Amino acid sequence: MQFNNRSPIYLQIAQYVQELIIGSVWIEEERIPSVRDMAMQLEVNPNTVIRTYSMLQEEGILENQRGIGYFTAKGAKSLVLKKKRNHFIKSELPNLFESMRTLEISLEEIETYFLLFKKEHNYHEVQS
Amino acid sequence: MQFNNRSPIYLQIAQYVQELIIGSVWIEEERIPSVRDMAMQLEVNPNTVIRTYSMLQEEGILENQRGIGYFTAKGAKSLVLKKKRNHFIKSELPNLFESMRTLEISLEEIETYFLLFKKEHNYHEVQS
Amino acid sequence: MQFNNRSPIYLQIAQYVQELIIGSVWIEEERIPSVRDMAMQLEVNPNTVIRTYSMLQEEGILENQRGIGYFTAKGAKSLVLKKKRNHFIKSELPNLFESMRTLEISLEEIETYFLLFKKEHNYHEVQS
Amino acid sequence: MQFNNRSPIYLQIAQYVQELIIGSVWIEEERIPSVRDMAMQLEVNPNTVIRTYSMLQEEGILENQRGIGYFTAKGAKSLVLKKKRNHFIKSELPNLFESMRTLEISLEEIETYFLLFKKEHNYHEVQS
DNA sequence: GTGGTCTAGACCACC
DNA sequence: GTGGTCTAGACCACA
Repeated sequence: MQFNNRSPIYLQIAQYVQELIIGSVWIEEERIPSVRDMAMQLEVNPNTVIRTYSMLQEEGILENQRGIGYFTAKGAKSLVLKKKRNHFIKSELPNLFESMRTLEISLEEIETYFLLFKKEHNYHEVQS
Repeated sequence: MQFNNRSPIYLQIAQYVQELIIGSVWIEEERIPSVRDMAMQLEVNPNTVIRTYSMLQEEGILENQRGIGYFTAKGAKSLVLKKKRNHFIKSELPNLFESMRTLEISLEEIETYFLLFKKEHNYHEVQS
Repeated sequence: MQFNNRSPIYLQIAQYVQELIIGSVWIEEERIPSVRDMAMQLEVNPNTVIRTYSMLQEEGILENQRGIGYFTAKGAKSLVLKKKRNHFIKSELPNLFESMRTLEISLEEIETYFLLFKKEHNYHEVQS
Repeated sequence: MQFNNRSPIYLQIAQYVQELIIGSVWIEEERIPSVRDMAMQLEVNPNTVIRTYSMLQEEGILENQRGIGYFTAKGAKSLVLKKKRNHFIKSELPNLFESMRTLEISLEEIETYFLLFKKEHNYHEVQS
């Protein structure tokens, strides 16, 4: 995994972990890699992983069984989705709209870019 | 002006300055408040303002006349807009689309929120 | 290291750092002394060193790994050489020629001084 | 006259004044424009011109007759030339050679640029 | 341990 | 008056 310098590494790892949970790569209530393993795999200081894990634990996404290791919490996936959704609605969208206003960009333009993005990323909307 | 703890003060001031330029509160090629005045007004250390001003000078948004003071550069407004636009396209939009993908949110939903936002903020798109 | 009063200390340090890179005293992609160490060694305030380092980082000569320290960037040496070369051609040479014109000094005279300089400084041109 | 931001304005004016003297635009022992006139003409603060004049007076290039104005000193032209020549030999040339050494540039290359410069600036060496 | 930000205050060159 | 540099020292986030 590659890290950038724009945000703390422990947050980038948290992001990554949440993607694993959303993508069901990490199954709920199952044990996840130990701090050491994770640190080795990510080529990162163990303290950094500890920080990520304990932050996610505070948020109720991970759980810690002393002496055994970390586990994904029950309902972790939906919790992550809910938090992300909330953040999206409450923070990302307003910022977006604010930018659109100052830059005088219409939703139609956004759509153009969106189609482009979908093509480039081979992303087909799920029919719900 | 109020500062938050999410980013350095000098960057928040830079943001504020650019808004003043975009909003034509600071006219192009006109003198802007001296470092000391600005520092006093913002209740901040002069060094902090210097940092903001000289950063914006490097970006070509401000200019400096020795012993006289800082001025907004020629073409500052369009430069700021261009930079913001670029950041929007290159960074904000991809993030948005990424979130939409993981959260399975469609553009139609975005539109709903957008209409809501426009109503709440009394924002009517300019007809071009 | 001794500093003169003709230019800011942080620029003189930048000059010094670039010489270390050109001279391969600091190897590419290797860690360089921490801000505090450098400050101690140069008998200078850490803030001054920070200023130098972060300036060189913006120029792409140094890089920063969060919480670990500064490193010379990949390709730093050639970058520094390129910048110096550019400055030489664009700025130093025209100034030289301008002086030669007003002082009516010919290139032949320059050569005489050059031979003298090489003798005094034990400097033999590399045969390429 | 245009000023750049790389050196103090009063020095740039001094440079300009010395060129006028070398070029015999200002004749020796004749009165030169008053501080006010010069400041007006250059669109500059009178204090700045004062600084230039008094600096050149200290160097013996200008002279001041109280209540009348400034004059070019007797022998001003040759004095300026001597100082320039001295600075050239003692400072500019060594710097040039030092740069040539680190950048591994030969005198032959310099000559190429010199020919180019002469062509561009319509400059033909005086046969002495 | 690392760097980054901010403050208070001094001092300087310049206009 | 203007900005610019530097110091000393505090405090913080991060690895």
